[in-house]
Amino acid sequence: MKLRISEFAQLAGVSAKALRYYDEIGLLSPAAVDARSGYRYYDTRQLVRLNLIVAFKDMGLALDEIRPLLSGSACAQRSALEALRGEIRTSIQKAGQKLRLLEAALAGDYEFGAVTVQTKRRPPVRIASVRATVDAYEHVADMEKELLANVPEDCVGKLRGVLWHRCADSGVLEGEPFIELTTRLSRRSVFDQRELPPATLACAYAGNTEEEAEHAYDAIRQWMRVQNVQLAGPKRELYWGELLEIQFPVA
Amino acid sequence: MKLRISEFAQLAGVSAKALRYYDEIGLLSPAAVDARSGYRYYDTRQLVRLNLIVAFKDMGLALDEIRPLLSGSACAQRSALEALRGEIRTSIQKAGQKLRLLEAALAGDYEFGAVTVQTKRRPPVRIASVRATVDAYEHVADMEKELLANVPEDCVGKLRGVLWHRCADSGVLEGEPFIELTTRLSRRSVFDQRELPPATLACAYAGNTEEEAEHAYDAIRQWMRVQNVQLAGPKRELYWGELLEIQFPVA
DNA sequence: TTAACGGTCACGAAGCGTCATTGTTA
DNA sequence: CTAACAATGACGCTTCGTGACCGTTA
Repeated sequence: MKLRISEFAQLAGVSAKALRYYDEIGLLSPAAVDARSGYRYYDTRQLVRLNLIVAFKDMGLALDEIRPLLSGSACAQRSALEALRGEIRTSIQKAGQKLRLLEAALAGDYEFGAVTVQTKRRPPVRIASVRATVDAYEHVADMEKELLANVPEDCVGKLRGVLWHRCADSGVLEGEPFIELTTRLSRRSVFDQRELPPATLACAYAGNTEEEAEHAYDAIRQWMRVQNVQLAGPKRELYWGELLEIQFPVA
Repeated sequence: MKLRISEFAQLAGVSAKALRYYDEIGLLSPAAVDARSGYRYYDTRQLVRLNLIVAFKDMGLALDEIRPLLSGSACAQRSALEALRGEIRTSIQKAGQKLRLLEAALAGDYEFGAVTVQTKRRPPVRIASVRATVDAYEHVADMEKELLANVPEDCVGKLRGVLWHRCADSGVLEGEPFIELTTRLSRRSVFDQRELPPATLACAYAGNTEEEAEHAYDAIRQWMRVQNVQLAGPKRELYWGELLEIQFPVA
């Protein structure tokens, strides 16, 4: 039974434009085309194919992926659908993660700007550093100054900060101020030369007040709880001028 | 602290292209632009804003939706995120539905072509019909012929089929063959004139063998179980030449 | 003749990725 | 001087929706 394009479209529940597009990309060609007028005529039996196309599309397949399936064996279709099932499952997982993150963010009552946490991958960086156990934060500042004074200016990069091997809540304060080196220095000095290992880091930002830094720390800890990841190495504090970036290496 | 575009991009974990795009759409402009070279220079403090942008984007917001949020109050941000939470929840629901459908399709062992079920919305249609309780399918075919013979040819549309008010599994077979009318007929005859009510229909196709029709019926029933919807009216069988379309009205 | 359809362009959308070409910086 | 980096601009991707403009059919 022959139908014009919009009749056929209505029956199948798609638009005539979509049908023209399917024709154009060779997914579903009309049963007949009037040579003079160019009118497309469809056969009702094509509803089966179109229905299958729409079903596959609704399940999340791209049109390009559907084409080979239509001519493929039932077995090929089955395995494609199984793959799709896997994708949908993981997408549900990820959406669940996002949801938990969102709920965690809504549960907190800080400014969102300070509280947003992100993961980043960081390459290894050559650094100069001094590591020591101290009993007050101010000592760390002194160590930083000493470090800066001992490294030739033309060798320092933009990265600088502190690695915290142990922090106040463990009863001991062990820090390691560092600055990036752009060239290898041969002579030994008061500082060590080593590589900051590559890592995946959960990061948040803070201004230069204690309070903001505390909020950022809280935010990252909460994020790690929600994501269920573990700390994997010394925490990092990076100085970006006025801005403090706090990074927790995670597994 | 000033950074060039790719340094800034690396720090934030986005691409330089993305930054240029954000500049272009006014989402994040560099702190300074060299008037002569056009070079963009970013300030590390802008990491906070960029981080927030990325976080919102990762949560599924469009860039256009993010812009007003950045300058909005914490309260506005909160309510936007709550709305987003709702969307994510429903998207998870829908993905779960799709998953169950997919699994149902995989569990069956028919050809997918015959087994795919779709819902469609159908407008009301004026029909001529005869309704009767019969004890064999063949009688329905007779009724159809009689109906066709009694309606003037120039008034019939393309739609024709049977409404099943009760079918074999209820012990009684009550059918109502019908054909679409394109014009209102004044004279009364052996047939009734009425409107097929508008409906939402779960549909599948079959060839003209009993077996295929049975498969299609099974597929729709399975679909309704998975979707957890109820039958809402007489089932419809539509004749499209060689093709049989089976429709279950659903709530 | 008119109204309802059909045809073919062409543009738009979201968020950049990917060249190609040319200028800048260290 | 050269290598790395930056800028602009154009096109691409995906799946059609939305006209514009013009021919066909009943």
